[in-house]
Amino acid sequence: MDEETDGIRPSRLPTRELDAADRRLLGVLVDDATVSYAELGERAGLSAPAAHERVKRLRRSGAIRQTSAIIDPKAVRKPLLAFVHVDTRGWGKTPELMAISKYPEVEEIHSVAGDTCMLLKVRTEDTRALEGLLARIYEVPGVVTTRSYVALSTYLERPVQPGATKEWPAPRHMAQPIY
Amino acid sequence: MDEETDGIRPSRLPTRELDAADRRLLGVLVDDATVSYAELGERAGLSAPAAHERVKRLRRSGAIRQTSAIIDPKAVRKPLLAFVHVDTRGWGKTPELMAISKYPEVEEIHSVAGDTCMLLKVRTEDTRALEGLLARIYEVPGVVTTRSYVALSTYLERPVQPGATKEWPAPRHMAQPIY
DNA sequence: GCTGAAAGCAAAGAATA
DNA sequence: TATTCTTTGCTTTCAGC
Repeated sequence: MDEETDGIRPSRLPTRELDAADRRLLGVLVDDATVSYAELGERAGLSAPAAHERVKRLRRSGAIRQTSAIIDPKAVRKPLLAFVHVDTRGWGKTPELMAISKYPEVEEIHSVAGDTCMLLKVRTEDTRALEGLLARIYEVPGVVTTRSYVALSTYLERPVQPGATKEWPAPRHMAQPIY
Repeated sequence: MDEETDGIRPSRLPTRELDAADRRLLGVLVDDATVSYAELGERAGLSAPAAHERVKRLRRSGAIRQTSAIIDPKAVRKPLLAFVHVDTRGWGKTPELMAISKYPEVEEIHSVAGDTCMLLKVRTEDTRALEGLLARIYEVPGVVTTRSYVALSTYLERPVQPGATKEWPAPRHMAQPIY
């Protein structure tokens, strides 16, 4: 069903700007990617073939990275969510640290600006498993400290939204930046 | 294509434990939810109808929350990712704070344990838009401080993985917990 | 849970505006 | 460029085992 025929393309084409119809298509597909192209076109104000053609283009251009089933973490026994700040000696992004990507508990790895070097999002079965994961992280050369923020409740968690807030009326008390 | 016929069920059934075949199905669908049931069954070692039946069950039970298109943030002009720690006076989870859910820039809202109350994951077009969002957050009654961690690079970002690390061989220097 | 048949939908093309 | 129509092929779906 997918066109994974060529492994040649560098997977990111000269990304043209998305128009309003593309945004509407993305909005529907982010919400529910199981709709038929007929319904997709209907919801986005396009014919089925037009919708299909545009979605293929969105996939080829990389605007749609993938279509994925979103799993309930509790169903796969990972009820514990934590954000781990990792402080390192020297530059944080080492191959050794990246090796933790292989653990399915690790969902995100970012380097960040602020009072820490790296930021991880991890999901584990319980505090014991989190402790084990932290132990592994501490074994990585260069890792100095970690600070973990364990999620007590999650009130919102959703994929990247295509919509953008149109205008931010700057608070009146805020000075105007020159850039 | 979807069975959203009844709005009666509380959307979380007595979740039975997933077996190995369910895990395999989830593994395939997290990676690519566009596969046909024929191919899905093949990859998971099941016939197409069996795969279909199990996937329907996984959807009904809530183990599969939704099927979603994963969008490239850059394609929708949100290249700037930030994690915002919000400190509040009193209890953080107020309806006023939750109101920021309506901004598509806000992807996650968690209450956390640690030296902050709430943790947000937000994506904006640029630093100016982030500033505007922070200004909105500061306008929420009870918000005292925010600390933002702007992502410099993202090295890993993926959906909830069905797999679990089997055994964590506890480092030898670590004392055994009684629980 | 597997097999095999019927209905439905998707993918590709041609003609048109 | 988007639409409609058509056709081919595949997928889903439901029967029975």
